[in-house]
Amino acid sequence: MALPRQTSSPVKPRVKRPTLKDVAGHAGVSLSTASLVFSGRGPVSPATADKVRAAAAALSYAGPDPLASSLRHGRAGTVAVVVEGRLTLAFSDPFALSVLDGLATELDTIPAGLLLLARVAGDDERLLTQLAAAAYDAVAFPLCAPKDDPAVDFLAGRGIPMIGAGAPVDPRILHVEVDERGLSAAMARHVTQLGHSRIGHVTLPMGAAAQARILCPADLDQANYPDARERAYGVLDVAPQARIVEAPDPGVSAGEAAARLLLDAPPDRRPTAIVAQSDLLAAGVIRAAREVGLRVPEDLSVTGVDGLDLPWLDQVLTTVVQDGFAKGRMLGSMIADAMAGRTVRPRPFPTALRIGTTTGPAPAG
Amino acid sequence: MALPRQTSSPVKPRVKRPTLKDVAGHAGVSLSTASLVFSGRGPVSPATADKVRAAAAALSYAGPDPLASSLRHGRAGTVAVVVEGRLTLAFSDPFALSVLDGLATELDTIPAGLLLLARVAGDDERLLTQLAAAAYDAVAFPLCAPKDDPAVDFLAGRGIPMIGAGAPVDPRILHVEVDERGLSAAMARHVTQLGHSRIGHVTLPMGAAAQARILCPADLDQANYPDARERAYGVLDVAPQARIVEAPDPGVSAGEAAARLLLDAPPDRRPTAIVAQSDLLAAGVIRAAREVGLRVPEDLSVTGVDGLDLPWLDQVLTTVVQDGFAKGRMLGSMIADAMAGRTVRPRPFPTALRIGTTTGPAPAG
DNA sequence: GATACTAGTCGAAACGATTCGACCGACACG
DNA sequence: CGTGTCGGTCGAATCGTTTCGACTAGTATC
Repeated sequence: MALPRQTSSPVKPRVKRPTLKDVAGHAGVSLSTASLVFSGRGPVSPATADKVRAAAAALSYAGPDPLASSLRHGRAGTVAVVVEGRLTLAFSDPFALSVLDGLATELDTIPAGLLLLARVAGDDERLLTQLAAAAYDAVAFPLCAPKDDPAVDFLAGRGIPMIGAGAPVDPRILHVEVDERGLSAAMARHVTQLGHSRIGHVTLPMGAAAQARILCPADLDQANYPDARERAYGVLDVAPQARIVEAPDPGVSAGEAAARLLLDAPPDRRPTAIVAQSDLLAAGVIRAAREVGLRVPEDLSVTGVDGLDLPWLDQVLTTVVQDGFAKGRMLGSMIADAMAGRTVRPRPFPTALRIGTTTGPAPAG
Repeated sequence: MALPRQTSSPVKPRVKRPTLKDVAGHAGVSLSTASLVFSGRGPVSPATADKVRAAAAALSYAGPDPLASSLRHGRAGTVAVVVEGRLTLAFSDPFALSVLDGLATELDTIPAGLLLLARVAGDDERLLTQLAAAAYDAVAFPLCAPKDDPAVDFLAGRGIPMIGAGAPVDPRILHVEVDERGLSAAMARHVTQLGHSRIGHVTLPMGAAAQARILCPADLDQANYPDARERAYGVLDVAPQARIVEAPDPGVSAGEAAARLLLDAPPDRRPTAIVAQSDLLAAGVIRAAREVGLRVPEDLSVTGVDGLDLPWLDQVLTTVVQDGFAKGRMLGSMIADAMAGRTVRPRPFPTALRIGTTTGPAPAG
């Protein structure tokens, strides 16, 4: 006799754990009373409470099943955090890490767990599957909210609140608002005021480019990541002639490779100032400059964004300082508000210019 | 008339979303058939399937509720990952990040989400609360399994499989086994063979020390983190006279501070070789050496562990190379096995010695 | 001593899905 | 024409909690 149907999988059913019902039975009380003991909600006499706790201990019952509990409550107790690309890359930037840290800190007080999801450019399907399979009460896009992502439609359909940081991109995502365009323009203005006119700009990744590449202004419209786009626009606002290069990832070497595209030019066409979209990229720019024998800031001025503490850099970057930890906390508290059903409105996030030792007057000539 | 009881919280009940039942009703089929359409499990005629999908679209039903689905299936679809300390610190080490990345990659294939939990030394309660509240099918201790943690008892009671990396610490945690003691001994042997006899050792944090401090061998017994302890033992196996200093965190500056405790000594008592427990710490040691005017490796040999790519270091570290990504993947596949009910046995993880430019013969005299 | 109230307990109805077994008609076969 | 098989559908039970309303006894109030 053949098997009626291939049984779905050879999964050994996890050994049966005791349930609240077992505990209640063992303690001689009703299921509901036992529940009250664990949730600590209703009035229970000390005597029964002890009985129930004793029964739990006897059966080694470790507390209510979070899944069942969540189903009943209608909240998962978890917040999904979507990061861009491979984890290694996404968090190689200490700034990203500090935002995540702030977010985690704030979520701790709700309390809510932190579900990490990666969004790899070009593979929308994967994120969507993960979003459909997992349980969470809200979603954070802590680094950069994506443009035209089907995930956003999906989440909106589910009624899940979404909180992002940076340049607003979709009305359904609430934002910790940073004036990306403005801060970038401020950096560009700083170097033009120092007399620079040949200006280069190194952007964060805008899509899924595998290597550094030169962009023309028209390319910016198709950028997937609004923050990178806005910062580029900011530079163009002040220096329309700026040459733009996109880094393939947020790492130092990517910045170096991108900078080389700008610096591999005859001296009279080479930029005398490079505005980078992050401190890590700026560090790469400085490395590239040294390799081709340029001094910073005498021959080349370099600026970043973030205000990282980079002890291995023997200079102080001119940069736009933003407190990543505070940004993460702000994200977290907006999520808390959304989860509590309070109305949340976008909040501005402050940044400050810091003049360091990597910018100086444009070289004569 | 007074309120009977303070209502628990002013939570506006999330707007009612359609359920599978609504969809079934709208499509004129039974609940079970509708379920079959979404799970794709049973035989359903194309016509009915279309009807159901149309109804779903009409009601903007975004698929089965993951919580309910998980409850029924008995699996959360999530793996908890416990990291040590603040996220910023835990992942400031690229090695930790690559392990996490490998783990995430492997979990993707199960598929399972990744629930990030922080374990701050000294606050067991917090982790325990989080573990009790969240739903997950397994727990990974990717960096270092803790010693005597109540969380381990709790999880064992729940019957949750636990997978760790590094030195085994509790029989209930399955391990990706690394011969921590052996690799550390190998490094110590390397420098002794080069003629060094005054050897210093910089360890990763063993507890919740706020700053770098000198340890005596007896202190090691109380170490919270077995990996750090085993590595220290490994050094002592070869060089019992080694002076040991504990870094307060895994960062470069911590290594620097720790090294200073060793190097602030008269030249004839100063170590001529420092074995550090990680590359990041070793980088700190090198920084400290430069500050006090010592050349590496002429005056001081330095070794690390991990085999990181540190482009900002202008030397090649002598170190023990381990592939963090592969380690993470191994963790992930063991977790997959455990979740599938297959028996999992500990697996050894290979490491390899790499001789770089930071070690050399002991200085004469 | 009747009435109102409270603390403590319990039964039953959700929460939103999955899945097993039963059922029904259509079709093939001897 | 009866029997067996199978594709397609459905009802009902189940997963493990939480919580609402009802019920009982005991105490306080007049």
